[in-house]
Amino acid sequence: MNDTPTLSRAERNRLQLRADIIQTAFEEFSAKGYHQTAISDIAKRLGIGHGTFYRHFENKRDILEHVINDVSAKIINALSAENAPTAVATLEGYREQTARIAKSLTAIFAENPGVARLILFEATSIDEEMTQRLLNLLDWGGRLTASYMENGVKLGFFRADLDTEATGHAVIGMILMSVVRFLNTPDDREAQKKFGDAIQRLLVDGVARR
Amino acid sequence: MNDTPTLSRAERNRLQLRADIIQTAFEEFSAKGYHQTAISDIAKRLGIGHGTFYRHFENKRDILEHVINDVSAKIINALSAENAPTAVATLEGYREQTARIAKSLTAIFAENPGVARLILFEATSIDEEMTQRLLNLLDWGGRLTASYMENGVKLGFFRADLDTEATGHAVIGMILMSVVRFLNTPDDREAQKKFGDAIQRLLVDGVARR
Amino acid sequence: MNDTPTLSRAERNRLQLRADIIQTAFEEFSAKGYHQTAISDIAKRLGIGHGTFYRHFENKRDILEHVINDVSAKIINALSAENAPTAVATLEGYREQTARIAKSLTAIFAENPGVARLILFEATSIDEEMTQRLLNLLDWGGRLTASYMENGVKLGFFRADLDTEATGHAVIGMILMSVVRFLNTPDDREAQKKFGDAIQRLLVDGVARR
Amino acid sequence: MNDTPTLSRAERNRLQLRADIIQTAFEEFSAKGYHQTAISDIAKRLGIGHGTFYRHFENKRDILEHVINDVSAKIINALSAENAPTAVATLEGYREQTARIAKSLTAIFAENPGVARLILFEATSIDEEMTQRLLNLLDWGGRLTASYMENGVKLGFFRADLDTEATGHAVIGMILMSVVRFLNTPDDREAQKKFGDAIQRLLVDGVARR
DNA sequence: GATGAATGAGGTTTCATTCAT
DNA sequence: AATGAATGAAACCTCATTCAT
Repeated sequence: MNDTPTLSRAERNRLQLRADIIQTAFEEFSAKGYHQTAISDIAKRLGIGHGTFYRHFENKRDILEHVINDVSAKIINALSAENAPTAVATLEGYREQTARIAKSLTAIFAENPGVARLILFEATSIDEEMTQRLLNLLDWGGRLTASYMENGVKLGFFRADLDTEATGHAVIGMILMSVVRFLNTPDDREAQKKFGDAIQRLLVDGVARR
Repeated sequence: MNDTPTLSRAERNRLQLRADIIQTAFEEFSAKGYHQTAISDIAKRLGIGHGTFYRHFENKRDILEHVINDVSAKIINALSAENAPTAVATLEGYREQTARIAKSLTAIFAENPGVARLILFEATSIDEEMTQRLLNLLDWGGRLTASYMENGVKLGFFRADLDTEATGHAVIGMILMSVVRFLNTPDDREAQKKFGDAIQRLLVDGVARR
Repeated sequence: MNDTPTLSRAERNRLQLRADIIQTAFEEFSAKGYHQTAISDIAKRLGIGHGTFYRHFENKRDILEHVINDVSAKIINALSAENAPTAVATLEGYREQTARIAKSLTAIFAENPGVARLILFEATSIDEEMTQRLLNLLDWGGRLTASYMENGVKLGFFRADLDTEATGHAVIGMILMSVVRFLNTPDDREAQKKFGDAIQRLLVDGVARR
Repeated sequence: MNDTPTLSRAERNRLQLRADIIQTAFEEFSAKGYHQTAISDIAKRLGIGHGTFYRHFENKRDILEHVINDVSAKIINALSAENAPTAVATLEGYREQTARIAKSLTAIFAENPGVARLILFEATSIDEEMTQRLLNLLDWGGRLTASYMENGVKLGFFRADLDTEATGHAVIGMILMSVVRFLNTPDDREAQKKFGDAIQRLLVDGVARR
């Protein structure tokens, strides 16, 4: 009945504070940027002493690591949770799946612009390892998309000579551009829809007159 | 017979040093990142006193501005120099133009990975204004691409209902993904070509089986 | 039984250090001058890291402000504490009062030459605001003296047509000259006494033969 | 017929520039303060290279030395030129002399507030030697005043037991206070006159009712 | 003789991290 | 376990002075 029966109150508090620190750090980093955020800023906002921070995280780089992990996990979960590439068998199912994925992404990026800002704008300015993390995430997204397309090819939705890997990554590129483009105008749903439609149309028909 | 007849030797030295500082700053910023680079690092690499730096540039932000301007100008020039959107009238000409542009971009990004690293990875972590500069550049690229497509629609190469603006930006997204993807493997020309071909094919035909 | 019951030990230490910094800054500023004193000089003399300084004061200007406030307060207290202008009713009382005030001033300036050096020699070289602070202090002194004289006029000790305001300020001028004159010979009590007597005599009788 | 017959044109130019530098340095120092004035500020205002400065003066301290000397000389000249202490023999002459001296001082201080600002506000914040220079000047003024009074005693204008030395210095103190008081309101002639009259009256009659 | 480019000592300030309480 | 005072490395920037041209 109780999933965490062995956690003492102190332990629960501790975990809660840890989560709070990560959340606040995420907000500060994505709002002001990693370099412009001081540990004491985070502590102040939480109403804790900034020494306390170091009881939960090694150093400033460490908290960024956790924040990025958290955010990455959210994205990965959203995209892979119930959306196995092989889970659909009909064209209609494929379309629904695509719509569902697009909705998940929207939920993450549009509803929380900080996620994009942090991942895309900040992560790359820390160090090589962090940059690699982003590149890996992008690569993962590209490969995931590619596997969906692979499925589409197998099922005959897509042309047989489709370079699924490259195209998968290209799709991620278009999605990212959409994310970046509407960072500052998250409420312009119409423009976002137009952009989404254009991508969809490009995928299906290309640009050439037929 | 003399291209720079009015420049004294001192003046030439001055301009040369200025250019050297910008070049070195560019290298340091793109290699280690803006925040990880100290003015004294730049000076040391040039073998000048760090006070000398401040005779040529107001402050650290100022040199970044110049570096970014320099790099932006290179990109803008490469893409707009001889490639007026209306300059082609046949499908063949359009293809050649596309190839030419792709080559220019390759020359800039592939041959000099620092350019991408600086513009894409560093610029966004400085401040709002710098981020906006990048967004503006992306926007400019998207609109330029869109205008090429507009021409294609007019000339009947492309379908009449093409959302040129959104598609133009989407293309920039794919190009950027290509740039980012091959940052660490600039010599894998084959993979790059495959990616380029996939984009080209996607544009022309889409992914759907016909 | 306990004068400071609510002050924790940490708080007391903090206040003590703050006071120590002000004191040391005062000594350095008055000995070497504000511009010739580095924050690190103050920290070094206190045996603290110079970063510690910035935990207690905003910046260099801030500590000067506190030092000047401290010193000003000492002067103002010494002169106004128990010496209300209207407190005396007889000529004898007036003389005693004058002697008491002179003694207070002596205690401050003669026993601690730094006070004069800082207020008179340094304050004016910082900025307009600091200069104004000194001028205000002088003005306050002049008006205080004037109010004593006003009382003397009312009680009939002084001539009815006395320009109390101007004369009050003139008296401050003479006192300051005394302070400045004996800065370097604080032990020559005799000369100081002669100077004080001359002022006193000048006030009472003027210089003219009668 | 020609006082400086041997000066070549170059030599005259040189001397002129020297004088210009001193004048400009004076203006900058008295307006912004010694520490807030850069050598390059002075050079810029004169339209010369700042390296040129060092052909005429050893260093920054040196130019201050010359500026102070210049200003001191002006004051000394104004006060001692035609005003020998023994030059008057009647009370009326003494009064005229006093008025003449007061006028000279007014000409210097009131018409050129920078002189006072530099001598009184800046000189003391440089170093011990410069402070001593001001003290010496004050001392000289006090002794000069004292010698005038000595003469007055001899001639019987002043009471025989007058402490001329102390009183002379006290008078300088009152004059300085007048100078300082009206630095910011140089146009309030009426208040200045009132102050001058009060000093005069204090000297002649003291404050006591008779 | 004039110039101004170059220099680097010197100063201020920030902030990640440590550690005694 | 939490705190926040203390630390000092590290960064930015200024400007008096030198010196090659």
